Parts: sequence; C-alpha cells; structure tokens
Amino acid sequence: MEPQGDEREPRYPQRAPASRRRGVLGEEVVDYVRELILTGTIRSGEKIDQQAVSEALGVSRSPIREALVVLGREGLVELTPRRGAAVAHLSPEDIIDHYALFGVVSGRAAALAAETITEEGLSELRKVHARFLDAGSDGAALGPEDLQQLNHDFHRIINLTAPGRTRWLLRHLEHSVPSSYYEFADGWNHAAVEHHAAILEAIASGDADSARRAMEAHLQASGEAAAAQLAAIGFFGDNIRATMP
Amino acid sequence: MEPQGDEREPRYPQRAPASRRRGVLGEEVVDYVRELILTGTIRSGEKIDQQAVSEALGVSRSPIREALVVLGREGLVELTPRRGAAVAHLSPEDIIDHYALFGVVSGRAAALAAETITEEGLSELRKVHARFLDAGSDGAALGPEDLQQLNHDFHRIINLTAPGRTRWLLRHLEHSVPSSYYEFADGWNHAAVEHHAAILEAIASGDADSARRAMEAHLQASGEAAAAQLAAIGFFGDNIRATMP
DNA sequence: GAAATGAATAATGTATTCAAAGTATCTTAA
DNA sequence: TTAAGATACTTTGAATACATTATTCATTTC
Repeated sequence: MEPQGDEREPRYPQRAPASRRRGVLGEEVVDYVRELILTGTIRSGEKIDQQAVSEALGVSRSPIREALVVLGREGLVELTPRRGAAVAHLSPEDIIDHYALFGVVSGRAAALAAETITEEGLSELRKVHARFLDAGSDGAALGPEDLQQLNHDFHRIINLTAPGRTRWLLRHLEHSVPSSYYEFADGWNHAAVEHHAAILEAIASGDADSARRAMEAHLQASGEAAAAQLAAIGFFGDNIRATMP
Repeated sequence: MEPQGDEREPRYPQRAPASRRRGVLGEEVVDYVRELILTGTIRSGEKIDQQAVSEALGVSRSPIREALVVLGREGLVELTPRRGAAVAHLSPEDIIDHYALFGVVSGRAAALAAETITEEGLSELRKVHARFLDAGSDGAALGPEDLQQLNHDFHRIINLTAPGRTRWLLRHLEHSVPSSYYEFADGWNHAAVEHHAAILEAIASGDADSARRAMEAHLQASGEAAAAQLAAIGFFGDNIRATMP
C-alpha cells in the first residue's frame, strides 16, 4: 500500500571531520553518532548503516567500526555478531536506572569530598554555587550554556577529591547520556540550586553520609528530568503514528 | 651494559582462536589480551604490539584494533593517538578504588534485593549459601572452581533483582578485574562466607541499608585481596630487580 | 493465495595495502 | 666523546579489497 511517501533510508547529516589528523578520527565518529542518538535523529532499535555513516563523514569504514565498538561498550548501541549495529533499545526505566548508578558513584565522590576536601576546594565550591544561585534570581547576564558550565564545575570540584578510577567511571557515566541539563524542563534550575545547596552544606559540615544521600537524590531527580526530555524528543520511539487513525 | 641476557620482545603465547566463525573474533582477542594483562604476562606500562598479537592468534590486525579499543574502554590499556596501545598503569590504589565502585553498585543491587526479592529467590540464595558454608567445613568434595561458581551464583541471584542497566554495569565492573577469587589469599573463603552470611541475613530481613553496607564491606575486602593477589604475580611491576645489587 | 525455497543483492567481518608518523641508527660536527 | 641532525626502519592508522553471511525478492509448490 505505502500510505505516505515511502520513507527510505534516513539520510545521515553530512559533516566534514573537524580535524583530519590521524589517530582521533574514531573519537570524532563516536561524538557524531552519539549526538545522532541522543538527539533522537536515529531512533531506538534502528539499524546503523556503516557505509552510510562512512559516506556522511567522508572517512572509511575502519574508524566507523571502532566507533561502533566504543558506543557498544557505552550501551548506546547494540552489536549483534553478524547483523551489525543498531541503536540500543533503552526504556525510560533504563535512563532512570542509569542516573541512579550515576547517583551512587557520585554519592561516593561526595562522601569522600565531605571527608577530605581542602579549604581551598570548599571555598571554590562555595564560589561556584553562589554564582549558580545568583543566576536563578537575577539571571539576566547568564545564558543556558553558562548555567550548564556552572553546574558542571560544581560537580567537577567535588569529583576531583575522588580517586582516579572513580573519576574515570564518572566520566563514562556522564558521557553516555544527555548532559544538556539546561534543556531540562522548566523549574529544573530552581530544583538543582536547592539540591546543590544541600550537597554543599553536607560537604562543608563534613557529614559524609548526608552528602552521599543528597547527591543521590540530586542525580535521581536529574534522571527523571533527563528521561522526560528524551521522551519529548521522541527518543523512546514515538507512538504518535499509533494514535493516528 | 646489558647485565643479563638481552631481554627482547616478550613473545605472546601462540593460541589458535577457539571458534573461527566470523563476528566474534574481536571478543576472543579481548579475552586473550585481558588474560595476558591480568595474569601479569605483560606488565604495567608495557607496549602492546598489534602485529605480534596478530601473528600469535593468526588473525589480521583489524580485530586486534577493535579489541584494543574495547580494552581501552575497560581501562586495562591506555590508547595514545599515534603511539599505539600500552598496558594501563594501574596502582594498588586503583584496584582498591575499582572494587569500592564495584561495592557501591553491588550495594545498590543488594539494597534493591532486600526490598524486592521473591520468596523463591531468597530460598535459592539460602541454598547456594548453605553449600558455600558446607564447603568451608568439610570441603572435601568441592574444588576451587566450585567455590568460585558458588560465589558467583550468590552474587548473581542478588543482582538479578536489579534493573537492566545496573546489571549491565556490574558485568563490566566484574570483567575488567581479576575474578579468580579462589586464588585469593588463604582465609579468603572463610572471610567471604562470613560476609555472605551478613548479606543474606540483611536481605532476608528486608533491611536495605544493612544489605548495602554489608555488600560494600564485602567488596572492599575483596578489593584488598585482589590487590594482594595482583601484587603477588607482579602485576604492578616488580621491584625485584631494584633490590638486587 | 500463502508458504517455502532458491537465486540475486546488499552489508558485514576480515584481510590486505598504503600512507603518515614515530623510533632507532648512523653520520658528522663541535 | 658527545650531541645534533639526517636517514632508514618500524609501526600505527586509514583506505581498499575480498570472502562470507544476512536479507530481499522472485518463483514455485501445496
């Protein structure tokens, strides 16, 4: 029948590799495909055509394959032995779960920070938080990217007190999920400020367990916001068509 | 000077790929190299020669490269853009830290188990633990591999109650580190039995927080044992030569 | 007319080739 | 003798080529 115009192979947006120096081509491909996935350009379960990506970026299939392996390890794509790669089928529950994991690991970092943070680190944390707080009340001068940066700095200062492998895992958990907090639903920044305040207070008072719990709660809320954002962009597969007669 | 006979390129043990079917070659290479690293055959910081591995396994360099990318993501090898791959420089502290992370994630799984485990799961957990306990007292019939299996089953039953992404992360955390618990120092099995007993009791009584803490303590002890084992096999780079005149 | 079987087509996985960057060696000058 | 530079060699990273498997489409049979 073919009701509407036949929906053929979704075209991958053409993009010239930023830097053509050898050795980092794979990473650029990873960023490219990851963005396509996290922005909902290619949908859950959809097949990833190696040759199509190869042509879209103007590189051979070798770096593409390595990138798909990386994304497979991140859990964003599923690699089936002789059947190629497809966007992983992630449910809202998976996103929530992912952020919960992010939470327990960040919670460990926060607990360590409460015990070992230096005076200098603490004052810097207060400084960043103050700017984050100001942005909420009179935020004329700060754009969403700045808020994103302040949020990132806040967590970075805390995580710097954690040992190497913990920081390593946090980096990975952060990358394989949407990080555009500033795009989260309205009111998110307000909630985040309160969470940060609680985390800061717990760390400042040296209460490791409170810091851990506050951080876990913060990331849990972040997970719900992230899942909502992903749902809004159709990440989980839109059932719009199902609702149409 | 060259005091002893010149130590040339360490030969990679030749090994025929178990299965020659396409699509899983990369995984076999991953297992091969990982074993070489975790058994101390190739040492911390040592370079990994792609062609040498390629010849040792009788496959081309393509699967080797993909395997190295995987191991890079696991944190067992360090990939430097134009300089190839080398065994990651992991300190005892990194191993301890890794197991601490393993602990907080397993702790989350244990906490969830305490809240949601079924009667059937609980009885199976008790059964496995009972066999583990018996092995300690009259352990004539059980070999170390059996103990390893029982230990693994115990954790698997608990982890099955956790959501998908948590199980996914646990799998990854488990693989990138020595898992031959039965090779851990003497007395380890005795300690593990006590830990398991505490975990089981907390889960059975539905005490999520106790289960979490018991699991974290168990994994922390595991980490120390694992670090000791790795040190024994010279994983961290032996300073034996330094002690020789 | 539907299901199944087969050939044609397409895409993946692996091998091989080629170019570029790194490393080592040798020469030459201070 | 040592240091600096040039040259040869080695190795990596990417591109291409090839073989095998999956998928599609047409034909045949029930």
